[in-house]
Amino acid sequence: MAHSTRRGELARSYNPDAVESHWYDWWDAQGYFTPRVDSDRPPFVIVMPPPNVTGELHMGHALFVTVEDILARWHRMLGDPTLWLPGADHAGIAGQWVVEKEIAAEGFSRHDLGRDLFLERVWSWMDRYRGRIREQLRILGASCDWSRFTFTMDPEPSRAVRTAFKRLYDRGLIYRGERMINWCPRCMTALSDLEVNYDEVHGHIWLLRYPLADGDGFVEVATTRPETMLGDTAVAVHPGDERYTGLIGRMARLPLMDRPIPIVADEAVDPEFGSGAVKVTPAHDPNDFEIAQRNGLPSINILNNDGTLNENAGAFAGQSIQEARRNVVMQLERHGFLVRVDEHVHSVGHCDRCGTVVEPLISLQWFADMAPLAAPAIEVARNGTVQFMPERFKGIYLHWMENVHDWCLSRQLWWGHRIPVWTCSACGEVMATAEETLERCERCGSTEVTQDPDVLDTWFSSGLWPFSTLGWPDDTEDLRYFFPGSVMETGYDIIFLWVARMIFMGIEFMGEAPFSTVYFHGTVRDEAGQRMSKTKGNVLDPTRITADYGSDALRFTLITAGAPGADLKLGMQRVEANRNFVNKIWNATRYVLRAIEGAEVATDGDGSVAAPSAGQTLPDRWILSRLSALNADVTQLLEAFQFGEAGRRLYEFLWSEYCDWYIEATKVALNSGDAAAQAAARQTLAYVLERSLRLLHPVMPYVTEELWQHLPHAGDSIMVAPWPTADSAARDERVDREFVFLMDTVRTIRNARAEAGVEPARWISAVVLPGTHLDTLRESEGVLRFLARIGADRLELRANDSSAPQQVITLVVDDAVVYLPLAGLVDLDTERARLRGEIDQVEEEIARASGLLANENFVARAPAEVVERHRERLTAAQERVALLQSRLGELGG
RNA sequence: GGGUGAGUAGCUCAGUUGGUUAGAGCGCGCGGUUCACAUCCGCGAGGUCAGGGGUUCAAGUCCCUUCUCACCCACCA
Repeated sequence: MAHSTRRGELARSYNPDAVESHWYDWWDAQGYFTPRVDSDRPPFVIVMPPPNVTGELHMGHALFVTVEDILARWHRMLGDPTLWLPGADHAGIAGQWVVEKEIAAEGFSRHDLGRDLFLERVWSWMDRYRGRIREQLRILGASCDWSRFTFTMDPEPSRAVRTAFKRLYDRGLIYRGERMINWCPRCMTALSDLEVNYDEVHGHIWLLRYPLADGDGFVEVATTRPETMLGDTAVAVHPGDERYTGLIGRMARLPLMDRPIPIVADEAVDPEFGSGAVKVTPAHDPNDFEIAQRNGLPSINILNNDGTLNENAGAFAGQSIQEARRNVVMQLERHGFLVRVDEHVHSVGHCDRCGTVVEPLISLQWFADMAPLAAPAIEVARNGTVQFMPERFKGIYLHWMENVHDWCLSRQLWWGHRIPVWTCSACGEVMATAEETLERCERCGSTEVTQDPDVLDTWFSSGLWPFSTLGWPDDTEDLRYFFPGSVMETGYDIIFLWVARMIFMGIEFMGEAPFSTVYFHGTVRDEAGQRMSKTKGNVLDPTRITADYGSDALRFTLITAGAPGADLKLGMQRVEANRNFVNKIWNATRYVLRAIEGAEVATDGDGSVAAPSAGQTLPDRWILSRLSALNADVTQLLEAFQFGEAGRRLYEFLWSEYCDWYIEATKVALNSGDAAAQAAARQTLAYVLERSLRLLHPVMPYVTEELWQHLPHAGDSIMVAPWPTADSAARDERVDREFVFLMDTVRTIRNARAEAGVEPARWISAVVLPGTHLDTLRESEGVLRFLARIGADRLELRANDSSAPQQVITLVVDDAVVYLPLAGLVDLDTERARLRGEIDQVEEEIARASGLLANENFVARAPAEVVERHRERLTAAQERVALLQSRLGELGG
């Protein structure tokens, strides 16, 4: 498909629908998303955080797509072989959960189906949604390499998971043990610490009285969970607590269970809290578990996996925790063991996925030994091998890593990577393997081997993602070339769950961190600052917004609405404003196309619009100078990950400088009879627009491509056009200054016209004493007249010494004076008052500047250029005030 | 209990390394059918940068402190 300059008129306004899908399909078909391996050039690599295959894309996805796509497109234009690797995640518990809900609606449970049938259901669900994720990423414009799309449950990443497990197991870094873990009674699985959310709840604290077994008296203990007393195996006090020294070593009698339990001493008890004595339930409290270990206490598990009480709970067996709590309290009260109940606020853990209250309990699970894995992962953050953006997240990461606990890896689920551990029932050998199945025991050869029924935490495979997607454990070309990656871009909410795991897994298996920079984006919230959630019903669907306003407008909004690492509130009025910006660029292009229609536009050897070489007027030179500054700024901002600032800078340039001033100014040159000026204006219009579109392309891929195709250009697509380099020769401070003078003059006259109530359409006269701006005013007289609406032959440039006319408004711009003879509209008193107001303002400025300059310290210590700037400012202000005052004098003020 | 972020115009937010007179969008007021754009154009009003103290020639920006809000971490019986 050849794409030379597109012909035909552009519509009067931008319609994203007509443009977006066309270009995306074409880019994809052209193969632009797939990088070419070039051993002479280091690649730029981003591995996409794989969206969960559990539902629709939300705004968080739209945000990460925007940021990563900006980086990918920018680097591609820089000429870096750019790989942005997409994927999808099977999402462990969340994945199983959605399918369980689906079959529950049909009246089944997963157990009714059995493991194999259930997994078939999950797979068909996944296949259905996988395509949807792809579709939505495409709508957002994601320029990722679909040929490398990977799903975490695909055979290759699955083999990587088994391999990683086996290697860690063989190194002794994975072990199985009975430990206190978090148990979700609804999901019926163990959870890692990170999958538990603690929420403050208003509950109660019960003060109980346990009688001493060997004599009179009681010991009082406080608890927020009275039902756990059924599993108590001791009472603990602080060894230094004088109130209890006599009790240590004696026995208490556990109420309701009628069980003797020892009173032990342990440092972990806070004598200040409650009664200073603690009931010890080793099986259901992490603290108590440790106390029990130190004191050799037994532990009694009173819970079934579904959260009901088991036979160890005696009469309460079979009851739910809530029922048991009521009944236990009732019984305790009836028998006089309840001292009192107080209101109490404490935090309770809930399952991250289903919200059920999590039960701490002892269970046989697989764990990763974190200490050896964490040490080098701490080092790469400390020594800067991995950079954090914004940097404050480094501290958060380090704090977690330095205090990390062993990681509970096993989940009692069916959906996920099955733990590759097999047990021989003949000889009892336990073996890990990287193979999918194990036929016979490695020790005795028996075929009586069975695989562990559990699956791995979904984040285990996520930790391997930066290299499992590139072919690891095989030594592939992709792995050699694209690893380690460049930037990891993700949300700060998964810094521990994911980022930390990728870092230590990368170091463990690849010998180095899997990326050199990790950039965090914030959470997208609704207009009220609330987290978006389905239950709140405040979710803004990115595809809806895209359909209504276009992907470009949404993308631009997402990056300019916030700052790196900061949450952002998404308001529709902002999206609309940015849709208007897209439309503005669209119409600017319409103007340019009309201007160059039928005329020659010079191109470089490669076919792209050439910079103008002759005949430039002041506005031409000014916009070229501004473009050069823009180019340098945008490049620097992207390098610093300041995407929002880059976007705002482009907005400001295109709308306020290019459209509001430059395009308006070209209307004068284009309507003049000066062929050279016309040619320069056309050339400059096209050149600046074409370069700006390239600078804008990473942020707004669609509209920039569409418009670029209408302009003379080199190459097939803007997405593979080179990133422009700033033409430093075009920078001209004198030109900038003179054009600013021109703008100030226009603004000042417009302001005076508006204040005096001059009809906008009316052409007026002006007399100008040019001060030092004679050349500028001579050259740009036409521009000044056009923009300030001064009639032909009604602008008079006069020598500075001429006396002021009567019945005029006097304006001072820099060292120039403008008289507007507005017969009938000028009131002498009003004019005097206006001049006095001006003088007051300028005098304030003089006071500030001269104050600064009178300060010896300032003059001595501030940089010379700052001092110089203030000197100039003072001089200019003094001139202004002199001019204003003399005029006021003439008016008898 | 520790930690982080935020507090800037009526609203929503920018302001990366301290450097002229603090910006934008929306909203508001006044005025506009000029042949790119009413999804627009022109002009304007509006801020003690949460409070207090400090460092500095210079502070929205750095330090200390207080208040308010949000979030994170922690084995708060």
